[in-house]
Amino acid sequence: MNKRSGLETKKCILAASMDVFSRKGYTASSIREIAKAAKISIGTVYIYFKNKEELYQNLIENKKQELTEKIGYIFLEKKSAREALKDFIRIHLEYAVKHKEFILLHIREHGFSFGIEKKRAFFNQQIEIIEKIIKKGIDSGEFRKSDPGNTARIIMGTIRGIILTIALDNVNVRPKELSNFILCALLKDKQVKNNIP
Amino acid sequence: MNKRSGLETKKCILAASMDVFSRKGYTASSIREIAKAAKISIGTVYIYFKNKEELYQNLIENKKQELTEKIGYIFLEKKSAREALKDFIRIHLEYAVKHKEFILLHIREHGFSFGIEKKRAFFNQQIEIIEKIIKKGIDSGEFRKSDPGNTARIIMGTIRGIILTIALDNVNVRPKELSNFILCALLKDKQVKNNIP
DNA sequence: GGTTCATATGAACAAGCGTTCAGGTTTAGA
DNA sequence: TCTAAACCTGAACGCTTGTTCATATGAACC
Repeated sequence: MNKRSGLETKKCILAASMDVFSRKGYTASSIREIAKAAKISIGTVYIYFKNKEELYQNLIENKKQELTEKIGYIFLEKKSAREALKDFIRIHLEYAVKHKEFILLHIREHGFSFGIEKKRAFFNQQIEIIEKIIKKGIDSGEFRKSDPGNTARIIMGTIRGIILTIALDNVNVRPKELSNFILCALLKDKQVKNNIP
Repeated sequence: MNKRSGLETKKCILAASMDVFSRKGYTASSIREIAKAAKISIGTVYIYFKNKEELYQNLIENKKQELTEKIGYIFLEKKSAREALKDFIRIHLEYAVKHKEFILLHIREHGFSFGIEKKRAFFNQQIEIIEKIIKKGIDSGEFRKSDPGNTARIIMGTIRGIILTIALDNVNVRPKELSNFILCALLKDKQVKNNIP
């Protein structure tokens, strides 16, 4: 037995379970494997987490908070709609690249019995942010007229799809490429550099 | 025991397993539950399928063939790049609406140990089709200049994201809305109706 | 030394899993 | 009515799972 501080062990378990969960998905991951990856015994996991579900929820909640906070800053600074949308896309994509594991964990168990409502709420919250940006852009004359709700839904869908591509296929899509593409569709005039990299 | 023809029973098992697999994912689905849903006994499943994995593979392969065939027709008819892309998007979205279960089945176990290479190949094949359409559009002067590969990847990512939204959140995105949005980004002039529904 | 307490262990348990197979039931033709 | 083939059954097997708990260990105090 290699004795550590409680906090250290807890972090170890969280890191190990992120690794195992995102490689195998929730159901196919066993506490035994997580314990092995964290180099502790099975029983120790249950000292720090009530059960498998609580461990999983803990993981999801921790990481989501990070992203939500970053997105929140977009509205603290006064920017053009165009810049705000660029930032929004950049933050989401950078986050996806940095936390591929977490994205995989989400995808693999989306639709799973627990946590799904929270995930949906987060998604809708993001759509609302985009909707606000689009409304602002239309009002200021930057963006062409459209139904902000529909357009926001499509843009968030697009971001989700690209994030999926990044996480699953390990392809790197630069935020700028995606921004350019989306801005081409939104801007009144073609004030955007060509998509050529 | 309600005796049926062998073929009928096999179809029953396939339908039931599609239901269970797409609701629960591969690992969390049990043969017992599939058998129950098909109203047969456990043993009968093993008469028609060697094991759980073969049953899953069978499901995937059957449905994918359908979609691939439909997409193939796009190039048999001579159309403008614009019309071809519209059709491409429409077919994918209609397919997603009609086969939500199948999409869920894919997503839930994407990254799973088996079948993943086939899925990736299909995705890349779709990207190539879009790339061809875009090249054609640029050559004919319909589309603005861009890097066809990058743009195709973004468009396919977009479609994937919207399909995800349709399947997971039960939201209906009309193909026309998505086509309009994407065409806005591609067309040289703004020859597209506003995104207003 | 002894005591205390947070930390860690892993055998044990019940439940569920995929899979098998000896045996049952139904259908169809003679 | 009998027979053969086709079809179906579910108890049983070996294995893995999440979870528990009596026990052991290490460090920090007196």
